[in-house]
Amino acid sequence: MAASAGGSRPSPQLLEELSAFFRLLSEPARLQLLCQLEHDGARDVASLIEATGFSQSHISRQLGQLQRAGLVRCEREGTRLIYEVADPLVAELCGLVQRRLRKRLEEQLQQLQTA
Amino acid sequence: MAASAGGSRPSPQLLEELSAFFRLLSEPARLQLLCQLEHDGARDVASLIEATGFSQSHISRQLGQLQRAGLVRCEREGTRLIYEVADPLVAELCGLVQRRLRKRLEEQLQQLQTA
DNA sequence: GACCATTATGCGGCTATGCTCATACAAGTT
DNA sequence: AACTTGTATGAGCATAGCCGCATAATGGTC
Repeated sequence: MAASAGGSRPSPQLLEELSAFFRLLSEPARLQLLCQLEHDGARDVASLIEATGFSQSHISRQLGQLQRAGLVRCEREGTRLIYEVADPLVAELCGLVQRRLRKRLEEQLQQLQTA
Repeated sequence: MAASAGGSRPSPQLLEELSAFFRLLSEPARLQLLCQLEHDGARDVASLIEATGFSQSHISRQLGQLQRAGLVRCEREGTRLIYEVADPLVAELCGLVQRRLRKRLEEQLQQLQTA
């Protein structure tokens, strides 16, 4: 079972876009920025620099990527930019993956106890 | 609103594991293999080579990564190995992301029509 | 064991990208 | 306009990872 029940095989272009999206989340720095924003709601760049320890240019680049992907948006406040999460999807995905990681570890644990 | 409603900020280690997981999906080749298996149910390596056009060594490496992550499992059949998807999570994630990509394009389209 | 078929792996080239430094750009203040 | 603050960006280095070639390891057959 579950053999021919699989979903449609995505086109090359969709495959490229899907992987590009996941690539955004594949970098700890970007994921950390996203989670920080998710946690704090909205932060200016200075506080992100302080919270993460990354350089200003690095953060600017990463936020730029996230913004172009629509995962983050910003608005000016004086000379500063206030960033915030623009899409709840990332949190949802992280939750799903986290649960899966936990379940997998629990299974491995049981394997050891049983054996 | 939604300011302080964000989830817990993940630990550095969890961040690393999450990003490592997403990195697995960030490579078109791996994602293609996964989708192919998802679509066909279970295939041996030879048919994957034919379906994707990748070299044998490349496919072997990618499947190895996916297997170590528990996304794929295999069983022997003679000298051949039959691979199949071991976790429905990937398909779920791809579905979520795909819907999100589509919605985003629709929004951009409306922006153009309105403006 | 010798031989064949299938899969895994060491090695090396190549590309992509993270990351920093320096610098340009933007917005505000006086 | 000059100056200050805050952000983006070009250039360059270093590293990570894809990918193929050749080869080793594994499993089956005789």
